[in-house]
Amino acid sequence: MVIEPSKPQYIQIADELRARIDQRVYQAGTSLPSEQRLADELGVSRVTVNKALTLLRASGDVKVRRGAGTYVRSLSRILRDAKRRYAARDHGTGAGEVEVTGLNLQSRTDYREIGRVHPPTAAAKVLRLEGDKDALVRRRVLYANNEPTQIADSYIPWDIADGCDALLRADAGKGGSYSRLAELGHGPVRFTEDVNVRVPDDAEQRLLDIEATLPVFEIWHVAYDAEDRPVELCIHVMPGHLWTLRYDWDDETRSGARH
Amino acid sequence: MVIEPSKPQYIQIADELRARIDQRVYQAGTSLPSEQRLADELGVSRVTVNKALTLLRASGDVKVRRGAGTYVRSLSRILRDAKRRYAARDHGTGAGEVEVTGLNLQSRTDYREIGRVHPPTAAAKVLRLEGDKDALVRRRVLYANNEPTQIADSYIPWDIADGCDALLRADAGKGGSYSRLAELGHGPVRFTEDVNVRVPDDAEQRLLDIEATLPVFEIWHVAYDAEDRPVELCIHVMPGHLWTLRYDWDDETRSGARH
DNA sequence: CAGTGGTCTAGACCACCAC
DNA sequence: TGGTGGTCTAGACCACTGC
Repeated sequence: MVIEPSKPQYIQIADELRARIDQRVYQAGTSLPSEQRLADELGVSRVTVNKALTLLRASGDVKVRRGAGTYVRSLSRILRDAKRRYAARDHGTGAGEVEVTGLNLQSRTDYREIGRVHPPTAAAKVLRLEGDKDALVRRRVLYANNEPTQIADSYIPWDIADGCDALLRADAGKGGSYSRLAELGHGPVRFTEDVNVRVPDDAEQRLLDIEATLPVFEIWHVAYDAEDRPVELCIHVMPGHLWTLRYDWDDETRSGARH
Repeated sequence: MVIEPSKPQYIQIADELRARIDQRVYQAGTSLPSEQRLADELGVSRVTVNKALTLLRASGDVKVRRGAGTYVRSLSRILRDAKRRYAARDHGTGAGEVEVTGLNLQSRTDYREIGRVHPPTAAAKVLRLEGDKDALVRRRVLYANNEPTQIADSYIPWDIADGCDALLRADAGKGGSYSRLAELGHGPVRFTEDVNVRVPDDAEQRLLDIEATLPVFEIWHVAYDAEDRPVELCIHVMPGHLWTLRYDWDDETRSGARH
């Protein structure tokens, strides 16, 4: 590796390490040499190596196991096709596990909380909950091969969910919660999603087992019923390096469009 | 500010600085105290303050002007509504400047390159260009109030674009390039977008005036004509903290769907 | 217990900015 | 020319891992 003075050393080192990962010098799932070894090999201080690794961690290329070493991630992104995932609900489980099981990965869902809550202001606004109206919340974390892939917190206006026991159970039954909403006369017919990127907060870092600099998608998924009333808001928080989001739509310029 | 031993100091400092920004102690557009001043005030070394600021930079809360100081960003996200931006093309300019002009921001587009090229492999694959077929490329950078907001590189199969002079000019004429494609018999009727997040490479950092740790959206927007042939691929690279992406669609489970 | 990464420091030199 | 952030170092102590 040639060190040129124009670029910061830690960036050159990051580039070099990325190249070695691409060339399988360091293979997926295995550990890199320790920071001290790399520092000795490259003739820099350990702090500089650490700073280079900070970049690789922010891009999701490596992951640190504390006390054990720095490991190469095996990162193949999961495709999340917005239309298909909800269309697939008639085939079995809810939308939550569609992508993962399709990739022959082992899927698991942990329910953190199911119950009646006073929703956050922004969520209440989206659901058009006036005053102090409550919502049913379903908080869960989804895993693929025991790696957390997303947090999904779902809110349903309480006056809609009220009386439907299935929605209070982890397994909401065949077709998932949307099928229950349909039975309650509020079947979703239209969806919107707002997508943002940001850094995770403390709780998200813990739940998703990621670091502060690894960006996450935050998706606000809203389902509307035939009367155009919002009947569910699901907030997804997903490590950005794990996912590709796909959307598709037809041109509405020529036909009569809603807008 | 209380320092508790359990959390790293640089994280506590980052939290404190974020709080001060939220409370307008440091106002948008103004500079923070220098790293040395903050270090003295908080009783830590300058390196520790610098590390805290690294976090604020990665989340887009502050921006460094080298030699001058660290400034609070005035960050209000721009809404990019996928359907509307393309539907709006009949009203005037192309889709590129829809969101920005709608916010009363001054919009500007710099064309970096317009010409015939051999497209990158992945782009050629999306456009189904066999062998060594060329494409027309239109590379541009868009600005709002002189701040770069996105890179947009558009590829059109050369055999479609061939002979249309307007597509070789910066101003592709009324309705933008999609109207030209329509005149050529390849008007787009369907779109797909694949959305990824990643860290920017060197060139993107320069063009967008952002740092290595600030994540970007990469959107592959593909337009299909009535025969379902891909007629344009536009690759957008956009600083993640500047944008909210919006998509909406109708449920297709009950009606006869394409899928 | 040895090895790993996490953090922090004091001091240093540099390029860049504004005056 | 003085102040700013960018970078780098050597050394230190810590918590955690795995043997």
